[in-house]
Amino acid sequence: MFFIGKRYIKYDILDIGDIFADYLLKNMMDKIYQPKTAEEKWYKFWEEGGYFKPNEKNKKPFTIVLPPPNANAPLHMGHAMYAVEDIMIRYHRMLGDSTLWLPGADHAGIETQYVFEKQLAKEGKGRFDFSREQLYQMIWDFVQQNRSTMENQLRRLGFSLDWSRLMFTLDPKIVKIVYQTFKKLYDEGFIYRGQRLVNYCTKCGTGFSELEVNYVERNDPLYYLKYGPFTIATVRPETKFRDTALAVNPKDKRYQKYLGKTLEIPGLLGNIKMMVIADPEVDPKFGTGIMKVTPAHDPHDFELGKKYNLPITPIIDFNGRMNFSWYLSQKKTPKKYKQRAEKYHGKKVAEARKLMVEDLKEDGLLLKVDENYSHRIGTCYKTGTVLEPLPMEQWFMKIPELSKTALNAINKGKIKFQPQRFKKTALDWLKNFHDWNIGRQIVWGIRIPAWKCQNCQRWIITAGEIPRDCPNCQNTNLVQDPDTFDTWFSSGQWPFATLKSTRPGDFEKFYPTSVMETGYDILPWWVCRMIIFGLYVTKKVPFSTVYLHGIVRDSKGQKMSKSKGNVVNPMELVEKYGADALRFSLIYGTKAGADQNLSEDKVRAMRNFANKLWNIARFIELNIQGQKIEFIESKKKFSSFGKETKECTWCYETLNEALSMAKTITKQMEQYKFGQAAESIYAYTWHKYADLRLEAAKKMLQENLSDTPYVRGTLLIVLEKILRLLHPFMPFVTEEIWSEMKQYFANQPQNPLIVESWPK
RNA sequence: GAGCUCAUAGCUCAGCUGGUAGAGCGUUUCGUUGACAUCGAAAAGGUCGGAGGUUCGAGUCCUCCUGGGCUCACCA
Repeated sequence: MFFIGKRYIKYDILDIGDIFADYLLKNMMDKIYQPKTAEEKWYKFWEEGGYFKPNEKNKKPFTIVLPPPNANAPLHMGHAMYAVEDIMIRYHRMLGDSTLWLPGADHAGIETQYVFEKQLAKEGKGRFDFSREQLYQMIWDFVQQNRSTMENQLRRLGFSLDWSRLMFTLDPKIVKIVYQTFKKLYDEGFIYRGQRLVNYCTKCGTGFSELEVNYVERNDPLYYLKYGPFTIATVRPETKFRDTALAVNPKDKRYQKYLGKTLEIPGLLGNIKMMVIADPEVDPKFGTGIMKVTPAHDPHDFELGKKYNLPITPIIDFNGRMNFSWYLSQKKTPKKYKQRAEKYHGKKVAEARKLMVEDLKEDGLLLKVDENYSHRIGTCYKTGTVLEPLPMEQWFMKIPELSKTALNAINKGKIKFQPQRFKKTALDWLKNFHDWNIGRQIVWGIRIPAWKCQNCQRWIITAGEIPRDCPNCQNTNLVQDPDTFDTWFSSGQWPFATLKSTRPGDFEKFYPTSVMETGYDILPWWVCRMIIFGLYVTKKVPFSTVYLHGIVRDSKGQKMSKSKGNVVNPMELVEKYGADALRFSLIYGTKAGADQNLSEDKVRAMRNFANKLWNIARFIELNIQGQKIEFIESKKKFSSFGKETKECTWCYETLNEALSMAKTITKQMEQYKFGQAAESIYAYTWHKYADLRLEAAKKMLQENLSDTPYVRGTLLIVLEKILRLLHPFMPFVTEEIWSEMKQYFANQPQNPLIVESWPK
């Protein structure tokens, strides 16, 4: 019997003789741990036994919603980092919380359609070879395949996800909630139609996302033009007819006298009136320090135009042709200019540019041409056509007012960040979060529930139902917006959308969730939006802690990418070394928010650790020799016993060491220092328990003194502690050893380790 | 240009609220007939990027510098 602090530990040795010895001979543990068979067996056991489901008897919830992996590709190493979540989940399950880890998959709109179209391209086909419905169905099938691969991979990593609550962003229930949110936002005035520049391919007839833009370095002539009293440089003289302003840096002394004035600038079609505005974003050192502003055809100018309320006046149409109708419809235009306008009208951009350059020369407005100007230009990844930034009508969500509540919640500490520095990042993003363009010109996604009345041109917004007629004019000719929601619009609602859809009562019990754990790279895109949506729809923060992990790079510190060919498939490492080893190597010695380089050496080292643990258990098994250990551990005080009652100093010290280790690790778990906790348990198990304690025990057992039963008992009890402490990190090997060892406990509950209690 | 971040043993990285440095891999030497060679024992190897400052005391806090990385914006 031992006193350690306020607790006392007592154990007796029961000799059960020959029966057990026989059993032992037949069932000796293998010399080397075989992860593959054990992992398959235990995952099946846990899943089929319902151990991943929250325990209904327990009241205190602990919830994590898995960041839904994109359903367009197998898992990559970043997904294996979700091991952090499994560690938290298993830890809390052992603490006795009602623990839910909710799995899901994201349809990942643009990205998935992009990946799919790349595949189509290999077969020589493209998105325009199919109808909207066909394309959608094809992507759907493609995604279903990927989903099942991905879900099985999550299983192989040992993630204790409650598969009975699996969700997909395109599940009808989720879609319905997304629609309801959109309707609510619209009704409350947070949704409006606005113009936005879209990278438009005039050949394909569609807009492209940033992802799809193929930037190429190209040489184009840079034209220096006489521009009233100034000189400006441009590669796109064809757009200057619709320049609306000139911008200079407010500190630029050269142009102070023009600020705020409206100048008459002679151009190819006569004088253009133009205001001179000051904007700090203009670089006075670039070129002449003057920038012409063409809001309709340049993304940067477009932003400036919005900032200063400049008119957006396109001169290029969606067919990529010049459109001068605005000029031709004017009366009283000089004949010369009118002829010019007629000449340009309807011409393609490149052709029109040539004509204009000639006319500029004629008018003496062309000062010089720099033929060696190199710049980056966006082209269509499919046809190579130069993309035109063109203004299109889009749905926008008003952000500033909504992000204020998010800022408040964070400032009040309702959401905490691990590591803390990301609090500042989140606040900065929320402060600068402009209105959000929530529509995308793709078919793969949730189609926006907006219909335009072809008679009165008004929009009708519903929560998903197809409207019969226009409430305004009763016309029945309604056309639905072809656009779909930005992926983040649906995934931003993920925490409450899922819990409201899984089963009745889930939302009430598990929302707000406990921790949101994800890569820091999607903090602004996803985490901030979830906070905004969560507060808007549920009036509660969606999670109370945000834990952000770093990016997993290759062994040389390079980002893994397919083009570099340095992608390490997590499943290959699982196959080779076991899921436990991979998980542990991703956690061991790392910290939140820091990138890490993953080397196979490290995974191998952790595989060795699992094997070491296995052999510790094997050693103990060999030495127990047909005995059962009965032990009672209690926190009760027994005042009549003093420290002097300890029979065996070695036993006392060994136990004491183990208990203080458990305390250290518990503390580290509570502080989200999983990397340190992993190091602690590794160092303790191998270099203290095995190298020192076990080696000493080996000698004591050989000498066979009167203490030996207690030595055996101590070894077993400490192993039992280690298994519990290590289980969240290495669930498979610990469960396997547990199943081997628990037979030696005479009075131990026969639960699988996954639902055993955490040692304190 | 702005924000963040890193610089610790040959390599990859830990090091919590400040008290004279740790792990894995690698290297060297020795060791194996019953827990484990996916092992054990031992060793070599660091003025903790540089310069100041706060302190009795700094890898750990502050300032500046140097050199990487990431994110965002932008390149008219």
